[in-house]
Amino acid sequence: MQLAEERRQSIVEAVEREGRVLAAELAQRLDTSEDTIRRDLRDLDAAGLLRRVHGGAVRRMREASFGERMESDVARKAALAQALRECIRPGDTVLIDAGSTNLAVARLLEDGQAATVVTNSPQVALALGDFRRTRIVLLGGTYHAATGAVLGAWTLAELQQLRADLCIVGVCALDPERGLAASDAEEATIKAAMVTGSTRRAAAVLSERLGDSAPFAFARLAELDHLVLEADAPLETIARLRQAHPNLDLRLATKART
Amino acid sequence: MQLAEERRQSIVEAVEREGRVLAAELAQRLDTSEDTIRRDLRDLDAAGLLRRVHGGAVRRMREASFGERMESDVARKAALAQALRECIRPGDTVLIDAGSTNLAVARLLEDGQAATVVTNSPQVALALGDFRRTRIVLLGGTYHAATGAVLGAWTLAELQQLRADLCIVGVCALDPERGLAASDAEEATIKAAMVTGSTRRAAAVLSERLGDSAPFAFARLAELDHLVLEADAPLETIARLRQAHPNLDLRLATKART
DNA sequence: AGTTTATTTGCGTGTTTTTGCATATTTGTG
DNA sequence: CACAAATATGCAAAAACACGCAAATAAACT
Repeated sequence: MQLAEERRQSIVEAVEREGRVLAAELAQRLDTSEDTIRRDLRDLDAAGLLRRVHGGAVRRMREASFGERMESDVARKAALAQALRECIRPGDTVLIDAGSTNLAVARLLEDGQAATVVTNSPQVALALGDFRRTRIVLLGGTYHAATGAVLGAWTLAELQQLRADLCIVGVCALDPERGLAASDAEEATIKAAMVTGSTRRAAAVLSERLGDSAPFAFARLAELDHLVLEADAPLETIARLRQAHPNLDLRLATKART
Repeated sequence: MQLAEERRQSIVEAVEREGRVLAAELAQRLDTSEDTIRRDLRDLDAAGLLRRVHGGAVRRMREASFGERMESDVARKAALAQALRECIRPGDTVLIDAGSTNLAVARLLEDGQAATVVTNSPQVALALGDFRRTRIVLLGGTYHAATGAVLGAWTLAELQQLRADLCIVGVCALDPERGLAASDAEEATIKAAMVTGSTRRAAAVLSERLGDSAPFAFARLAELDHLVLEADAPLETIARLRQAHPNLDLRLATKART
């Protein structure tokens, strides 16, 4: 007998090692039913650890590029990004804000997973550059190198013409009382417009930014539909958020594996 | 035993490797019926991974991606870029079109050399990202990976609000009679708006594009103020241009050293 | 311990996908 | 036009799959 988590790990290893696995074969090798294997495969696919196909699963080709490892906290941000990615529904028009976590989302995205991606980050647009089934729309405005985003009147005007299904907004600080905040006024204006113009709103917050506060608030917590926190987020904070916002889809990012 | 997805992957690989495949041969090689192969080919064609033809499939000539084109002729493009850069006057608002040559201009640009740079190329914006004395404005629109530019209605609308001192436009082909042309209609529309909205206009043309012709013209030669050609451009063409457009500032790029 | 609650698992049932075959239609070629 | 190869279409069988449900297991709590 073995733990469910062990089994899942074995599956991932097998996929990595052999490139492909068959559901029926796995069931026999791990001494369990095919149903269980299928459930595992479904979860692991959603977690981005493999790609499910009819009959089994194959390796997801998309090795982390060299430059990616150089950035800070890639693993943590990738974990958050993975959870954010799961908020996207097929056919969605997704508005992706600038920021390193959101850039990680873009790198995890698959061609066709969203109908359209609108972004104010040139980096995000370039990361999705070779997509053929997803339309990439870049907002115009003044490019701000510090945040890697375009800002300003044009950006705002374009956002006001836009109605996105899902908005993935970057947050500099999350204060349970004041809500989401940014450290720059221009930035906050753009983020506010993003939140206002979207049907669903998602955000991910690194643990160190949880209690933090930033000068320019742009949205209340109640306006948020999906919130992704790290697995090591303070339990007390999680509980408080759950209680105050029962309708909020609060997720914990799966712990980054070494 | 084989996974369906693997089979499809094999087909794509075979097409990429050999340029063309025959349905009957694939059926034998992959040990399945021709019907299945045809169904696969139909799906893969719909997915844009190959082009189906009677008897099998051939490689889809995907327009050389922007990154690939970047790699080629760096030295020659850098020489052109150097000459283009010299057209910029201090305090200018410069409109830089997308394209690998123009990206080279951006890379050569110094902080403060222009007051503002407006571009429809995310790559150009990123190349100038750390500038503090030059304002970087990115145009909005749909991102087109093949050309590395944003295009569309938003882009056009923004360009029409803009008045630049200098426009550095990319040209796909230069025909002495028809003028400057692009190979894509959307692209040509944007380039036309760029030319119209600028006080001075500059362009650089690689020698092999000199006699060439492209379907969508966007400007006449008389509208051009600066034209940069390569040092090895045909003397006859140079003479003809000098005669027909005496006011045109025609420059030859200094020969690239190997 | 005992109890409750939540999660996981296996199984039956119905549905979807895949595949090969038979048949009709289209396409390319002389 | 004729003829063969290639392709499309409908159909049925098998495999893979999803869903609901109840038993089993694990976790949380008193």
